Amino acid sequence: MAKLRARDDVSAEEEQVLRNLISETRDVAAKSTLIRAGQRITISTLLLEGLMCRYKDLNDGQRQISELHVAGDFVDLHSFTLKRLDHNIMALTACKIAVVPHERLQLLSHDHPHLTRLYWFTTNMDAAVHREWELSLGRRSAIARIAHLLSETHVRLGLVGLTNGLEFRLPLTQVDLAECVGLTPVHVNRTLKLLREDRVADMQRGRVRIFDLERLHAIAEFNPAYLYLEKEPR
Amino acid sequence: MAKLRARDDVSAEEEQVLRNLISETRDVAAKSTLIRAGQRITISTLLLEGLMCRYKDLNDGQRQISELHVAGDFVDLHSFTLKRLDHNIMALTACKIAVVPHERLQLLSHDHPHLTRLYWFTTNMDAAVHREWELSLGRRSAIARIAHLLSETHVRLGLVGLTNGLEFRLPLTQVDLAECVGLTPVHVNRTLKLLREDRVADMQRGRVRIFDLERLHAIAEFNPAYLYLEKEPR
DNA sequence: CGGTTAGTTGAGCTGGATCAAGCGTAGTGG
DNA sequence: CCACTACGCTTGATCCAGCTCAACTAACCG
Repeated sequence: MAKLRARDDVSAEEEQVLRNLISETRDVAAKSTLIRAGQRITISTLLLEGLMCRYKDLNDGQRQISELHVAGDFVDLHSFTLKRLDHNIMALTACKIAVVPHERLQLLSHDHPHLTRLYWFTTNMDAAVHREWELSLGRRSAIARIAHLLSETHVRLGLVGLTNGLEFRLPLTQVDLAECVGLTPVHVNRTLKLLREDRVADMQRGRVRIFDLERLHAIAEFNPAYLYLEKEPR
Repeated sequence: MAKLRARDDVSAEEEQVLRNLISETRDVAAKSTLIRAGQRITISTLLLEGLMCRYKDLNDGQRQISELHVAGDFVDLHSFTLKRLDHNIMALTACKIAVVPHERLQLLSHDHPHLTRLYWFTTNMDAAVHREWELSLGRRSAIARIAHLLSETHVRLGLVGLTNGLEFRLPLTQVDLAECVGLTPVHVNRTLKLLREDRVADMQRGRVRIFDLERLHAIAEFNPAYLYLEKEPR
């Protein structure tokens, strides 16, 4: 909700409408796959607590995570229009989620064009993240990819109050991280070591500490414009 | 239009509404950048003829194309909700486009929830393509990336009647292709040679010929589900 | 305190990058 | 009609970022 308000004005009445979309909340176990590609879905999932991801895989088991989701993210709002997803959704940690039935979104899209556009906007932001990751995967070096991921999560977690200055929890294993940035776990390990030794940033046991934000952003060529942090006149 | 009808029912009246969105048509020169990242936009662009792409670049000039667009694609419908794009849009060939002012989309989103959902759906499909490309860039080998790109464009061009069986025009240079698949032009050249020598597919002077579709798809691990070709009950 | 999962490090390898030269062909203008 | 140029494609030689394989260590957990 805070996430939406950061980008556009939401009236008190609208806020109530959004709250009423939720039919129930649920707990999800760590490392469990919540939604599988191809299955027909009639609800969407709002992430309240924990870390989730979208991923696709190849026949040999190689996996590519296409986006990370943090508290406040609508993990699969796009399933409302797509009906089936082209990717899996997995909880990386234990999570708390809110369930939003598609019928309620259907009603929303009928009666609340402004909120519909706002939700449309959030799915377009996901696409913007995908594009930035395509740039990372296609063109950035290993160290830049990891620096970029840390920069992005730093901003996104900061938006929902989950950072403490330059420190934050990011409970990813090095294997998970490797699946985000298209590298092997071994190389991720060596690259993290580089960042640590250069006193740029450190990631240990699910905790990130940034020592030099400016240098981190420079290594990543991080430009947060794709995260659409500012409110636009509409 | 045919593209939409392939995925959902559009009434004759709705079709008229969509036609009226267009304010004008225009020609765009090959190799010209139509929209630059960050600029505020008040129109969206429907591609009528030609080939366009979305791309982002790094400071050293390295470029990553994040999606190709063919006739019938709404190239930057997402700018309606985003207001500024996070990427550039370039015409790869001479193109014909239709201009849709955002004010008209605003009215549409107010009066036509069904069509709004349909347009929302198309931007979600773009995101699905981005995710599949992330998988390619992160995990597929060079030959699989190229085989995948050929498989995808074969289907997408086929949808709008721009293929002739296993042959189609795809006026990309090897440099363009390299920027799609995150490789160097030299390596793209060698990989195309492999595909040609293995009698899988051939790409020369902007013309693709597939010799063995099954093998092409197998190399790519191509699964067209992410292109949402079937109409879903809604 | 034993087992299991995550992280670390070394040695050697390889897919794709880099650098560089040459080729084919479509314009272009004299 | 033919040089000249420019652009895209091709090929060879060499290099290196990141991969693979394998062994070891640290932390956590019941």
